[in-house]
Amino acid sequence: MNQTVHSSKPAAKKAPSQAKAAPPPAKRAVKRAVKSTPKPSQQAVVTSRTNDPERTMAGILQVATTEFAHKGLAGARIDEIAAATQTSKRMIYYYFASKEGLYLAVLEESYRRMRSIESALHLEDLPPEDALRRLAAFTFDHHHSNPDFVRLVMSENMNQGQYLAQSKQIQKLNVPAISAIQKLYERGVQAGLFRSGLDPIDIHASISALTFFNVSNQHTFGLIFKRNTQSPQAITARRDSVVEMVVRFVRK
Amino acid sequence: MNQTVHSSKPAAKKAPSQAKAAPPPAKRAVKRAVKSTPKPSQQAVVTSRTNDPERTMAGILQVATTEFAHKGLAGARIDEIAAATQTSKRMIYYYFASKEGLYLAVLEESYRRMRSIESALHLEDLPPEDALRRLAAFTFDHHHSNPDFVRLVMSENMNQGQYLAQSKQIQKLNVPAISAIQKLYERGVQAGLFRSGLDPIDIHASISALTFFNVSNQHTFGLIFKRNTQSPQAITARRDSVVEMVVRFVRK
DNA sequence: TGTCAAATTAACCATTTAGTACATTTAGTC
DNA sequence: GACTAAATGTACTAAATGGTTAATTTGACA
Repeated sequence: MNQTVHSSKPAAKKAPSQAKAAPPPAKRAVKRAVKSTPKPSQQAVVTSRTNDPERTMAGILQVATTEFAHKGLAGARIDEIAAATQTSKRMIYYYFASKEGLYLAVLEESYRRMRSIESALHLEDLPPEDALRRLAAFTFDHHHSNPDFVRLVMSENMNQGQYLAQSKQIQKLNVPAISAIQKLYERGVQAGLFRSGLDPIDIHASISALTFFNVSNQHTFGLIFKRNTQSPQAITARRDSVVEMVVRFVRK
Repeated sequence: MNQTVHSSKPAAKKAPSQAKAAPPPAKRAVKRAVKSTPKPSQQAVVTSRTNDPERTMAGILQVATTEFAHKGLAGARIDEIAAATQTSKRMIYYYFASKEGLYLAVLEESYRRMRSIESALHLEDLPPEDALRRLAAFTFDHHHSNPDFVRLVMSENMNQGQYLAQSKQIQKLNVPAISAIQKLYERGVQAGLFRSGLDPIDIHASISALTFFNVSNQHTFGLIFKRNTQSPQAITARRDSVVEMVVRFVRK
């Protein structure tokens, strides 16, 4: 918000993304491990520091993900993130330049991870309706077992998407679920099982809404209706209901 | 967070609720209006203050609702709320004791308002399916035209419902939509139009999910799919889709 | 019309918080 | 083994922020 000029700022920022994708990450870390083990005898002054950018950044990102997911951008505290890290606050600013920079990096990393998990789903071999059921159930479980991701998305919507809007990276990621829906839907229509004229993105919106809400609004919903929405039974029942709803929507 | 003891704290807190519900509210305000008009001539020193607790509280609540809805509890600033009000920061603490107290009051007021709007819907005279369509469409429009309420609920879920949990008041409010669904659903089953064995609250969850998401996740969804999800056409199409989905779910 | 509690104002404060200055160490390279 | 850029730690700072102190005014009522 203030106009302070960042003077000693390195070309970080893009580093986290590259670092986590390619093979190099473990390189120096391994080297260090090999190097530090040979001298277990002279541990008198163990003040020796070990440079390990990859690990430092990864560690910060991991802690920050939890913090931002739980408290949102405004509620998160850089000091608390730093304290939970094995490094110092200085490093956060060294690699991510600002609180917002860290938040964006967390957002990007989280979206990327989710997308890569989604893409592991193979529905080509299943009959259309089975494929749709599986996709819906998978998405449901996906959201249910990744509440931090759900909370980050909620948080970003509270921010009116202003940080996601800055990331061309995330926006360029394709959404595996969409092409999956499109393919199985077309197969279903061809087979005379699904009604025609539906929009894959609209179907995706419904699946997302039904599965996302179950996690995102669990607290208020549970309080208003005095229900434990997260018990194994409740979850199973809700998933079945969601899957049924989606199938009935496309079925002829 | 700190242990400071509130010494000069009046019995406010419950005042807002009572004040806005019953007839008395306008009493003093009117009196004041009558009293101030008769002397329009001697407006030399217009430093005269006017006591109007109702108006002061209502004004604070209104401004605070917008602020909390836009920035969440952590992101909201008491100073900004005070600045946007016609009164001072001191008054916020006088009536609501703390930032959290104000937040809770906003939450309560918002829920109460929403519930009262919901209860105005009369579906008894419509055939079951028409009633269901109307309920779903109404809920959709309801969320769409009250984004601040949606955002407050999002915010409270980010807080894991810890403030809603403190309000026995809100939790005791009945949810008009539930009994409405229950009645029309039973009628539909009786008429042989709806399949039996469904849970009204589950149906409500689905309607809420589909309509809430459309507002709550509009920003991230729009960015990921490069779609304007809020254009009149998009909204109409989405509403139709949601209504159709709900109806197909209960229909035999 | 004097009294007093309720309502309101303005200035002030302690703490938290994002961010930085500066010194130091590590490790790859010539 | 000297050189240097990258990486890291410590201590500090300015501004923002929730909350308070103390004094003043209003208006209902005896």
